[in-house]
Amino acid sequence: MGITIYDIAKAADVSIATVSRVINDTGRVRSKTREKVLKLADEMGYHPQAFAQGLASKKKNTIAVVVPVISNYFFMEVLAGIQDQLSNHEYELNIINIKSDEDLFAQAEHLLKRQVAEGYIFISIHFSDEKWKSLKRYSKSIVIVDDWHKDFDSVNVDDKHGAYAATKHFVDQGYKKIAMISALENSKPIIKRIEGYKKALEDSGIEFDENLIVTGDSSYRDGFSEKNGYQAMKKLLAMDPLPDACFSASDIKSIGALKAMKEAGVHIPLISYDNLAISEYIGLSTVAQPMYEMGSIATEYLLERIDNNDKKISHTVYTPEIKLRESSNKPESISSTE
Amino acid sequence: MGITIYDIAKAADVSIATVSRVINDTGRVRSKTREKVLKLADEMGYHPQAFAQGLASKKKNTIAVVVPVISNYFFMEVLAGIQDQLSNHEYELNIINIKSDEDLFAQAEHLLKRQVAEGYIFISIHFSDEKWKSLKRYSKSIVIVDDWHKDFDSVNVDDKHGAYAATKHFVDQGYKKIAMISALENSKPIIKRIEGYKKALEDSGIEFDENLIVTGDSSYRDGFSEKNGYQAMKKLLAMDPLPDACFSASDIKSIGALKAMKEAGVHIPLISYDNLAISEYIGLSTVAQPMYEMGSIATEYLLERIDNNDKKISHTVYTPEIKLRESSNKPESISSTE
DNA sequence: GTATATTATGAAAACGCTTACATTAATACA
DNA sequence: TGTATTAATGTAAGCGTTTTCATAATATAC
Repeated sequence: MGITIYDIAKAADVSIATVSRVINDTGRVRSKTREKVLKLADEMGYHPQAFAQGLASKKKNTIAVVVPVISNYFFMEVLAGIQDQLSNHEYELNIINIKSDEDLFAQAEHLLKRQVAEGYIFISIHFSDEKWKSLKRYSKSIVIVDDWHKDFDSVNVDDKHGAYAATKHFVDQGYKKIAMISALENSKPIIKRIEGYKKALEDSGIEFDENLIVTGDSSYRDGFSEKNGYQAMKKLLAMDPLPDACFSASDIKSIGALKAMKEAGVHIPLISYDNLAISEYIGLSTVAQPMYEMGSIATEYLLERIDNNDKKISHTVYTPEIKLRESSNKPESISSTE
Repeated sequence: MGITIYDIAKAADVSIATVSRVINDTGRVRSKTREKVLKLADEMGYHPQAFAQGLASKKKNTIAVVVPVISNYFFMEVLAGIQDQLSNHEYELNIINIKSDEDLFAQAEHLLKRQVAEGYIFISIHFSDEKWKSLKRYSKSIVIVDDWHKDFDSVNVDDKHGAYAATKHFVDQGYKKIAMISALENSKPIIKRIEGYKKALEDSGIEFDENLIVTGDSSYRDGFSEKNGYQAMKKLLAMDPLPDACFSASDIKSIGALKAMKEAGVHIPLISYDNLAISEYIGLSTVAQPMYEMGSIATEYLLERIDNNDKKISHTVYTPEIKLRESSNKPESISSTE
């Protein structure tokens, strides 16, 4: 089928070892020979086959990024950081989508055992301490983004702090009835955000009312969807009196929430979470997660670890920054079509 | 390091051939033996190594999606379609990012020669007829999305028609000075959209003015960015008199354009192109490309072709549908913060 | 109970490469 | 010019599978 190293060796009248040395630039070979091989390889269109190389060298020139859903704006931004950081290196990027309706852990284990990559970045995949630990033996090169384990390099955002700041902002404005749009509570970040929200209320002497934490019914993508945000806001809008303000656990949901408010001709001051690229353009106040940087630094960690496994484990926790834009303003100062 | 087929064979006191047969469920093996092997494999945590399997079987259980930039909303939506379609099959998804500042073709060729995947979906990668043809020999299983070649299955949108419809809509509203926000003209879709725009003007007896086709200066992502759209709109806003309406070649640019208009306190009716998930939520009128479906059908084509290379070549051309929302309305009826 | 058909298993080659080690060729030095 | 070094190349094993073909075990027929 394709051209192999044997074809080149034969054509150049050398051994395959020499061809290999030339192609990989390892070991010494006479410059005349090198040129001959290179010329032939180019002419005949030879490229080493990835699978054969991987097997023989035990080096897969691939980094795998493991995510629960690929097509999600949050991952995209992180991915952009990974991609840019990786573009200076010779690795390929393999993005692996773990199916959320099956056993996540089994899938992760499977992946690692199959040894598809040189290193792995797990994004927003949450395992228990003990499960993470058990993955340790399959690969030394794993970086966790958006979850934490002491044995792995990790990159995180202080979610509790972010939620606290957003809620506190509303408290400082004098609002009392502050709602929260949440998501499925099976993820650590969401739990942390709820904690931050509660803490801010508590510190301000506002009694926590669990009815003020709502989520939509759509379970698509664990509730991280415009639709779910729309539904959640509908619930809030049905309250009497209306909430004074609302903290939303993700930008994507806020887009739906904004839509619901627009339709109802009502605006409840809203602060969201993420700071997607589009958020600025739609005037969404939000707690900014440095997603690009997270991807970028995770990649750095991974490359370092691949290079040297003795390197001590690094954890980065970003303190998110609150971006105040229009959506958190009082009703009077906000535009409305109605 | 890891558990290999030899370890299982030894433990089960059978040959590696038998283990292989059990694991892959190929060939017959006594049910007692099967159970023993299965049990051991499970206990010892055996998973065949991807690279060894790939080399031996010549089957890579991977589909590669090749894109110019991963983190772009358009690709994300297409990817969602691919991913969902693929989730019913046993393939892994390898997303490969071709660097746009290097020789695209060389990179594509390299990929194919390395035989990293069983089949390839090229999205928004544009080659000449002759170059596409030359790729044919490296893999039989290639599907092209957003470009066309007679020798490959392809999925497209009638860009000329879409642009025509958008422009015609403005003409029908009585607008005369209709601008267009373009992008780098090195992509076939952009060229087609410009053609459609021109044709609509021509058919309506409006003289084409090349100054009305603008683009921003930012070349980041070939001009497909909010920033570039923002810059482009700034140029239009500097015109006197202002354009009556504007057709924009992509939603992502329109987000920037809307921002520029909002800042200026002016609104020029705008119709855009793509229909990203967010577009509906920000009231962006747009020519809808069925991105999800495109990804989905491309995947179907690819799987069919992998299965049977004699299958006749399929081309799908979607006729895009124009979605009228608020952004195409006259200034009076549009909201503004100012 | 033996011959025959059938089923289960094993031995070994192959996949295309890397790499340790052995060998040969080239150069240095006396 | 001969020997010692060093550089260049080749040989062959190994990476972990799959798969063909041969063989052993079992079932079926008479």
